[in-house]
This record gives sequence, C-alpha cells and structure tokens, in this order.
Amino acid sequence: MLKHGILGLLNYGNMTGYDIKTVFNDSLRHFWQAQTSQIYRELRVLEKNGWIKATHVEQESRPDKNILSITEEGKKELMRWLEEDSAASPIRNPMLMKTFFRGECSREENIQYFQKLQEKETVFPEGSENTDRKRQEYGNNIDNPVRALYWKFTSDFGLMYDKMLREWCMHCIKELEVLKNENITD
Amino acid sequence: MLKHGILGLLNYGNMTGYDIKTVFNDSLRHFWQAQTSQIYRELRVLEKNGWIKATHVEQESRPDKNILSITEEGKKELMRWLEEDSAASPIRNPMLMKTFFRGECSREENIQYFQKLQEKETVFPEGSENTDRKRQEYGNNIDNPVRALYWKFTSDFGLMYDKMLREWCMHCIKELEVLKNENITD
DNA sequence: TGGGTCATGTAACCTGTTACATGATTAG
DNA sequence: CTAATCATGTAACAGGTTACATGACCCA
Repeated sequence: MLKHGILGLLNYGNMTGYDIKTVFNDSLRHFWQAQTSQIYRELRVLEKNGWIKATHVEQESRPDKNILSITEEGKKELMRWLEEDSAASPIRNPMLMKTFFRGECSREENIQYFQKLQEKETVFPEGSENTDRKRQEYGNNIDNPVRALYWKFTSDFGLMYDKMLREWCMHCIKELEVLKNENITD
Repeated sequence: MLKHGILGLLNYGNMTGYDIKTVFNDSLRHFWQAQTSQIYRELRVLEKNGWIKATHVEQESRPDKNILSITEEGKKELMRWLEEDSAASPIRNPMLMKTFFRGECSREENIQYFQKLQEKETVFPEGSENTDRKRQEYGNNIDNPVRALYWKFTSDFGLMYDKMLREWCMHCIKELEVLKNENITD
C-alpha cells in the first residue's frame, strides 16, 4: 500500500525521500502515516522493481540528495493498482478492542473513558476551525483542481468520521447514564 | 493488541486456541480479525510471560487440545492495559489511499468506484436485517448483561460507521455529478 | 465420497515501529 | 545558544499474511 502511495506522489512530480515523508506526515496524515525508515526501505524496493529511478544531486550547504522520479513502468503499475478491484480493508480497530473489554471497569470510569475518546480518537484533533483553515490552504496550494477535489474527498471522510465518533461516544454515555438511573446499586 | 484481546477472552473463561480463533472471526469480526498462525504464536508469548497457562487434554475422537486459562498475573496485566491511557489508534486507511489517487481516473469510472465502495467497505456487509438478527442472537447468548452491552457498543459503532460510509460515498458522487453538469467536456 | 468441524502448528515473508546515527545551516 | 530544517539511512524487533501440513470424525 505504501509502495503505491509513494508511486502516486512521484507521479505528481519528482521528490526526495524527505519530501515524501513531509507530504505524508503533513498533508496526508488524515489517512496515512509513515516512518522515514520505512519510506527509505520501500524506495529501494521500488527502484529494484524499475518503477522509480534516483538521480544523485550534490549540494553544498545541505546534505546531498536523491531526487526520485517515476518511470514509464512505474506509471503503468500505478494505473494497474488504481484500477484493480482491491479487497476490502482489513478490520482491526484497537480502540474498539479496548472498548469491548472495558465492561470489566466500573460504569463511572467508562463514562469518563468515552468522554476522553471523542477528543482523542479523532482524525483531526485540532478542532474544526483550525481544520477548516488547513483545508482551504491546502486546496489553494494545489494547482490541479481534480487532485484538490480528491484530497478534499479524503478530508471530508475525516470530518464525517469525527462527527460519527462523537455521536457514538455520546450514545454510549447516554446508555450508561440510563443504567445509572435504573439501578441505584452500581 | 491481539495479546490483550486474547487475555480478555480468557478472562471470560477457559478456551483452546481454536475457540479463540472462532470467537474473533465470528463474534468480534466487526472490530478485529486474526489468523490461526498468529494466535498460536501469541499464545506462546503469553505463556512465556506467565499470563496464561495451558492444560493438555487427551481426546479420543478429536485431536488432543490445550485448554488455556488466565493466571492471576494475567488478570493484573489485563486490568493494567484496560486502565492505561493508550495512544490514539494509528491512522492508516488503504481505502482512502486509493481514493486520493483516483483523481487519475475518469469521473465516470469514479462514480462507479464510489458506488461499489459503499457496499464493499462496510463493517457489516450482510445487510442490516441480517445484522440485526445476528445482534439479537449474540445479545441473548451472553449471560452477563454488562458484557453484552459492551459488545453492543462495538457493534453500534459498526452500524454508525457503515451509515457514515454510505453518506460519504453519496456525497462524493454528488460532487462528481455537479462537475458533470458544469463542464460538458469531460 | 466429499466437505465441514475440531485441533494443532511451522516457515517465509511483508509491513510497521522504535531507537539510533550523523551533521551542516538557518531562524528566532 | 538552541531548536528546527534538510537529508540520509541501519538494526532489531513486533505484528500480520500466506501458504503449507496433518488427520480423524461426522453429516449429507
């Protein structure tokens, strides 16, 4: 997956490994994160597959860099991946795993637990005003309007997810509050 | 994460590795999936940590089995994990990764793409009637009402997620349809 | 007679995390 | 003076996937 993400970014234009890391961890962090160590490892594989090529550039006031560019083979592979009918994403949600077993803790503790969750497990923890500003900035920075639209789609998903998460937390809290009133003895 | 999930299940009662696999892949599949190979590997680690112990039971008409049970140390570790203020789940969404780069495909293809997504990427692909029935069955099968409630919470999350996913897909399709009408030339 | 269930695993591989390592320049 | 930025990685480990392997019993 990361392989094809990197390929997609290099299809937008040439970059260094450092640039790729920056784009993932700044602009795309609402759907993917990647460590530097993993990026450089995948880059080696991509190069071995003939999907990208590296051009070494010497610099004076900065460390030397490798400028990566996508090859024709790489573009083919990118399109193959995009059009391929991929399997559904595997379901594995650490937050729900813990929630499931939280029945072992007291109801009061769990009301607090859900209150914290709705702040902590959000895609955009910065608050909606801040997120709106970042969204506008990013939209203006992309020259290609179609690409800007698809970025917005992924970002919309994040906003809708966060809204749903808050609603779910409030729903769980409400059910726990009902229990409280029904049953005086905890 | 899987380690503590297994610990949580063994806290409910003794089980074999096979039972654990069945519970994960049947009743808990809406938030976690695990391969047999991984389960048996983790069981060895849990035993090495002294959190569970195994009792070998010989059988005649069935293969011998190892009945796993949680130790006092294991219960402590389970509670430590439950109460620990865990980090937010890492954000890594393969579906959004592909969506982001789908700008490279035609608008028509992408309308179809989103139409498929809302069926394919759901937590409960069986349809809501079927899911409702399974939810009731499961709820009735758990003798402990608190545990049944927390199972329902995780299952509610799945239903709300699926609803949100469908809304998001429809939202994206709508925006693509608007583009169609604005711009006659694709 | 063929497929599902019970029951155990191993081996190789791929993906992601954590910690470490270097080092100059530049902005506050 | 200190922190951030640019720029590259390695090593070890943890977690998850895929493929393989065995074998009896039971039900249709």
